[in-house]
Parts: sequence; C-alpha cells; structure tokens
Amino acid sequence: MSGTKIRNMEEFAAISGISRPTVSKYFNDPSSVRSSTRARIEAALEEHDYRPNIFAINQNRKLTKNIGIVVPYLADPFFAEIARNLEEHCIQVGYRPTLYSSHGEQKLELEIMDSLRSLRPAGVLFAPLGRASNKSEIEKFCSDVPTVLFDSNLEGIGEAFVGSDNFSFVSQTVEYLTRTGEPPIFFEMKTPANPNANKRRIAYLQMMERLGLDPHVIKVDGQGWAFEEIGRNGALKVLGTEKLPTNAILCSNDRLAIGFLSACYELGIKVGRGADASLRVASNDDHPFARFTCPSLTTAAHDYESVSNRSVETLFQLIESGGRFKDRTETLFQARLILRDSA
Amino acid sequence: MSGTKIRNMEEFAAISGISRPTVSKYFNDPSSVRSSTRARIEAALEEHDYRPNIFAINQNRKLTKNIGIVVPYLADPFFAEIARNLEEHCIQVGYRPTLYSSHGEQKLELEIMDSLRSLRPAGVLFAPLGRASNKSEIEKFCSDVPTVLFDSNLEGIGEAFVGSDNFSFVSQTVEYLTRTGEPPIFFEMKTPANPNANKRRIAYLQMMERLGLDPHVIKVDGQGWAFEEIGRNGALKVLGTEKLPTNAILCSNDRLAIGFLSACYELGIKVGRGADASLRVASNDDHPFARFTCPSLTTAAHDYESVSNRSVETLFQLIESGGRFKDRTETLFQARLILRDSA
DNA sequence: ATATAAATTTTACGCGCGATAAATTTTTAG
DNA sequence: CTAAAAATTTATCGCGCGTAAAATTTATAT
Repeated sequence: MSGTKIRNMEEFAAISGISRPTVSKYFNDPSSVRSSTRARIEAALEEHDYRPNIFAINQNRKLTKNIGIVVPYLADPFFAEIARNLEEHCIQVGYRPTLYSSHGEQKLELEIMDSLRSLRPAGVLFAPLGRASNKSEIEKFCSDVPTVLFDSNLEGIGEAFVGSDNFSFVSQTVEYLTRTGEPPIFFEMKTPANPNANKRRIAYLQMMERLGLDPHVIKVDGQGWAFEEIGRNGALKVLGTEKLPTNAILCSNDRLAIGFLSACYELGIKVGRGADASLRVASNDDHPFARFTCPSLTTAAHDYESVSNRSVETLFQLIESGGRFKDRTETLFQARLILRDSA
Repeated sequence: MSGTKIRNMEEFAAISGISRPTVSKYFNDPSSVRSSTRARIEAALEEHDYRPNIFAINQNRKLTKNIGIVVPYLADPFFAEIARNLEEHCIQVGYRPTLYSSHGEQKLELEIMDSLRSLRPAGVLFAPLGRASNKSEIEKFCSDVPTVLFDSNLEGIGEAFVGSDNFSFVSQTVEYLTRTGEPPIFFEMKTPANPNANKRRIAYLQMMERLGLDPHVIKVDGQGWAFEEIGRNGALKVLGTEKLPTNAILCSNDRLAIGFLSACYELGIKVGRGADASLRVASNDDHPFARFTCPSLTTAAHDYESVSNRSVETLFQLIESGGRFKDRTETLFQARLILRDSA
C-alpha cells in the first residue's frame, strides 16, 4: 500500500483512472464491469486500500447487505454454535450479519426488532423466544422485514421455518429406551419456554400409545431459561418423594437433563445402563456439554449443520425473490440418536 | 400513532411545528432544547413514531454512537453472560453495541477488527484471544479506535485494561485446599490459549513457595478452545498412569475442571471432601455450569459484575476524553471463593 | 467495413441528516 | 422594564455514495 490516504470513491476513481459510477458498479458486483477495467481497479486497490463508506452505501442502496440473526438465549452454547455457523455463511456470500440475543426476555426481543428495523436489513434469521414472544409484534415485524424463522416455529409467522423434527427426536429415544429396558417417563417443565417442548411431549404420548404403553409425564415448576437449575430442583423434589413407575427418564431437553443428572449425583442415585445403575436418563438436543455430564448423556442430536445451512439458503432465496414467498414452507430435519453412558 | 408515515426529519419537524435543526438537536440530546419545545416534539413523536435514519446520522456525525464488543469465544457461556452485561450498559446510556465473537480463531479476530473500523465506533470493548492474537494488528487497531481491553490483558495495548486479579483466585483456592487438607497440584494446558492461565500458574508457584510446599504442575496436551475435551483427555491420561503426589487438584479454569470431573466419574474416582472421596478438585472462574458438575465445583468466582461495570465506565471516560488517556490503567478485581462439594 | 449491441463515461440529481453562521425570537436577570 | 443571555429559525453547505438518462467508446457479429 502506498502512503496517500483516500477519502472517498471520487478520489479513488481518479487514481484508478476509472469513472466513479463504474467504480461504484465494481464494488456492488465486480463481475458487472469489463475484465480490463476490473483489473485496473484491483490494481489501484492493492496500492491504496480504499473501502467504500458503509453508511453512505446503506443510506443510498435500496436493499442493504445487512442480515440480522436473532437467538433467544446466547448463554446457551447450542445457540452460540448455531449463530456462529449462520454468521459464517452470511459473510461468505458477502453479507454483514449482526447477532442479537433476546436473553429469554420479551422486552429484549421487542427491542431487537426495533433495532433491526432501523438497520433496514435485507433479511433476518430469527429464532423466537416462543411462549414469551409477543407474537403479534413478531408478525408485524415479519411483514416489514423478510424473515426466516428457525429452531422455534411460530405457526404462520415469517416467510419460512427451518428446524428439527421433534417427533423424530422423541420417537428414537423412546424406541431405544423401551427396546433396551423399561419405557421412559417424560420429564419436562410445567410451562416450557419453547414450542418444541410441547411437540416433544405430544410425540412422547403418541409413541407410547403406539407401543401400547402407559405414558407418564412429570412436569416440574420453574420459569425462564435457567433450565439446568429447573431440572435440578425438579429432580431433587421428584426423586426425593415419588416412587417412579419405571427406571427410565426422558428429559425434554439436554439442559434439563444436565440439572437432572446433577441431582441424581447428589442424591447418590447411580445413572446408566449397567446392572449397578438404578436409573437411565436420556434426552434431546445433543448440547455441547452433553459429552461431559456424569455419566455422559445419551441424547438425540439436532442436525444443526443442516438446519443452519438450510436456514441461510432459504433466506437468500427469499431475498432474491424480493422478500416474499408464495407459500410459507416448513423444513424439518431428522434427529440422530447418540448413545452414551446415561442410558 | 396516526396513519401518516414520516419520511425524514424535515417532515417530522414540519408536523411538530419545530425547525429541523432544533429537532436534530433534540435527538442528539433531548436536554439541550427548552422543555417546552421538548414537550412539543415528544407529543408529535407519540403521534407519528418517527426515528432518524441511522445511516445518515452515522455518516454525518463526527463520532458515532456505535460500540463494538469483542469476545474470544461466545460458545463459552461465561463470555455470553459478560457480553450481555456489557450490551445492556451500553444501551442504557444511549449507545448501539454490536457483539462479535472471535471463536478462538485469529483470522476471525482480524476480520472483526476490519469490520469494526468501517463501523467507525466511538469505542470498543475488546477481550482478545490472547496467545492466538496478532498483537501488532491489535495494537494498530487500538491506535485507530479507542479501545478498552478486558478479561485478557495484552501488555501495553489499548488505552486501559479491566479484568480479574489472577493471584487472588489462586491464592484463595491454594490456601483453602492446603488449610483443609493436602496442598494442590496445578492442572493446566501445556500451551494455554489465554494469558490469564500463565498468571495463574505463576501465582500457584508463588503461593506454594510462600507456604513452603513443593509445587506440582501437570500440563496436558491440546490446543484451541475446547477446554472441556482437553481437560477430560488430560485427566484420563494422567489419572490412568501417574501416581499423584497429593490428593488435591487445582484446575487452571472451570472448563478444564468440567472435563476433569467427567474423567473422574468415568474412572470411578470419587471426588469431594468426604472421607469416602479419594480426590478433591477445585478450580477458578465460577463458570455458569460449575453448579451442575458432579460433584458441584468449588471454585474462585470472578466479580464479573464489577469487571463489566468498570469496563463500560472506563470506555465512556475514554470516549469523553477524546479517545486517549494520558496513562494506561490496569484495574483488577478480586476473586471470591465459592465452596461447593468438589473440594 | 458496417451495423448493432454492450460497456463505459459524463452529467446530474437525490438520499437524510449534521454542522454552522447569521438573523430572530424568547427567556432570564438586574 | 430593559439589556443580556439563551434558544430557535432560516439558510446553506457537505457527507459519500447510488442511480438514472444521455452521450460516447468499445466489442461483437454480419
């Protein structure tokens, strides 16, 4: 790079010997200019490293290159990993993602939508809180900004939904537990934060009926997103008082299971498949920490590579379609059973 | 809100009956206009919900209201919590934070700095990767953008550093372990990602010398930010082969400890303070998951309320000082020992 | 070589707001 | 009640770029 600092596109155009509008075209799409001029611009670029002012660009472009990514709870490593994945994809195709976390609070989710509106994003990848979401506000938002929902579906809202097939999670875990031992009891929060939880309970009930077995659902108290704490307290209460009808527990999700296992350990209840174990515990999600629980957690894994890939693909199709789809599509990916030591 | 959509400040000014420059002043600082005109503007604001175009603002303002927040690894809930805290503070005082994660990779950390430059932020709160950072590039960045480093110190870089006093972590855990039983062995990564790890090892050696005890440091293989995995594999190897000189382990950080405890469980090694336990394990950080390990983890907690508060305060002082401090300050907060079941 | 299409340049304007200076009005102090 | 101070209005410029229409050059085909 040479010494002279370039202030704007005008100056850069002068140096490269190309007119400013053509340089502007180049930055919006390098392949839209003749290869000879492209070469001249890129030569000048190596000499003087100039970058167009992002604010001026966004002010004038009809459609920005901004993408919003919203997750419900970033302190959950599962969402952090997905968000990272989504960010990467967006950057690769030349967009500027911005990451937001609702942190379990409706107020924050609303504020985020407010922020996003003023960013005039080309599109938004949105994993809503679920039960705590202000659905009519999200619906309004989606009618203003091209949005693909992921992870957590809000019926009819957004141009598309990409997530995991909750039935495939529960059917595999229930089938496995039943086949290899006693049928499971379903362990969940009384008022789950997330619609996936409801679908998983329904799937459990269906599976048990299909297998001709009596379902048992344990619902524990607790609100919010501190699932581990809720699972732990619930387990301490249940395991201390009730006599369980079978020796297998299926937690609605891994974070509850992490709490459940910590309670088992504290109560001296041996969990696992061995003969010395008195309880088997399985779960759903394959949380990043599921390999480090004691014992390691048998769980059904999200195909979150596919979920995030498809979410981004869908969003870019949406953007190219002008922000609207004719029909709202729902894409669900199958879970994969991961056998570890807890069941 | 009424029906008419407002396109720009001109239109809004006309409706509110105030001149545009005064409206502009209001949005930059509501207290800078007479209370009677403020009331008129706010009345109009309730009728027509207008918001100034963020891009036009940032293009023209000498100093934007953007704040960059950079953490090394967002999939670590510890950083997610801190980031949330920082974001909240920034928003409260009218700034617009944007969150970035380097995800353990130098390449990403560099790209983030690149993005941040074009955002022309008023200031940046930066927790660098540490060993994997390109220090000279970070130094360049800090000379362009007012930056406060936090969590992980790079000597002499940035206008200030706010973090935790590593000595106070280790001194408390070492003192406690020694007082209540055998002195600890220090367990860490061979090539730690973070400078805090080195300071903690040094603190351990100092404390042991001060107490007149023989230090023992176990360094396990592994690179990157998958600390749990590294701790687990290291523990499996060490516990399987070596005869430990004492029955107490002090892990450099909680994520290593999480892996260590999972290895202990798998090997059937009982961890805790009871007479039936053969090993005590303590650690540093008070990770959000430390309460759910088996057994729950005795650890020294960051005062991360204070760290995040002070980081933000320092940054705003820096911004008000025009982006430069006369002297670079380092602020360290003391740890607090949290006694749980593992030691 | 000529006609035609494609790419580029020129010219001109607009985006929405911050900033500033001078003129005017309103408020405050004496 | 008057002078000074403070706030507002008016007027105008500039920020850095996108975009569109018209004029011109260059490439492609006949």
